[in-house]
Amino acid sequence: MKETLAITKALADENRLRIIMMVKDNEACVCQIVEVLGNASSTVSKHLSILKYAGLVDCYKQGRWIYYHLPQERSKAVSAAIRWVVESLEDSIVIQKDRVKSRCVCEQEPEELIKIQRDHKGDNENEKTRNI
Amino acid sequence: MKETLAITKALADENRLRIIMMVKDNEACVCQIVEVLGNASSTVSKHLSILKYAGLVDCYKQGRWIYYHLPQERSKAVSAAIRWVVESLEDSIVIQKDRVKSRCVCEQEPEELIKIQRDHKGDNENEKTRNI
DNA sequence: ACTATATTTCGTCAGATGACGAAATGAAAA
DNA sequence: TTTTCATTTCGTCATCTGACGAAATATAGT
Repeated sequence: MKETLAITKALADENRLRIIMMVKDNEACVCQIVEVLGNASSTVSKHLSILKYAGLVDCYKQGRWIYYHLPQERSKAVSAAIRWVVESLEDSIVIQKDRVKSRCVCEQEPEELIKIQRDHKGDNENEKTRNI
Repeated sequence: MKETLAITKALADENRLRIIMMVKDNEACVCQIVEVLGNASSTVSKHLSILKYAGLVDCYKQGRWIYYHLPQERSKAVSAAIRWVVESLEDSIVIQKDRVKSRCVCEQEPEELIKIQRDHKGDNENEKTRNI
């Protein structure tokens, strides 16, 4: 029950579902996820820790960046949960938009992205769809 | 996304998972569910409405009682979610205990059960495993 | 129609959750 | 070794959630 609940609670948030869909094909570092979701990095970090606790993502460090991806080793419950999420959200509008943005964001090396994020500090806070 | 989130939010609570596991093989009326979970009937009613909103249960009225069961018609997302929950919790201790209690509770007609619940009013509130 | 009663709705409260910015951490670069 | 900086942790706040009992609703049997 404990594992099952950890998984369902981790999945019960739109931002976390978006993260799963974002890293399912290509790993992404935190700053890339921050850019796509449009939340503060502290917020994204917390979401990632919840997903990781549930076993739904894993990460490794490379240089200054931490890359998140779906775990190689997955319990039966986790595999099935991930499969369910992916099938359920494949055609979601939100996810499609994220994919567009994600392609754009992940083309750039984190190094470049971070520079751009710095430049945008002070932009209108409500501007979620800023061009990069 | 809306449907997916409704489902994951509905599943992100232990009592609601227990309800799904309880009604998956045999329908149950509210008072039977109340007896097994040990919550107030208003609380259980709220849980049932959340499950119903997500399409995870359905109900019909018979006599004075409302019976809840898994829905006949299920969206792809709902079918897969229910399958996932059942597989994940089949061997859970909590669920096994519920099954024992459930067999005991559901042997009785709701009419009898309600009488017994009345008799137990005023029992120790913390006594969750009372004999019936 | 009236009464009894199974379930839901309402109002309220305590605790959980998600958001942010500031400060801490710790690994790489200088 | 010191500095830089990507990420996490901490502290705070507003909102959401789950719990309960009381009141409302609706149905069955008299």
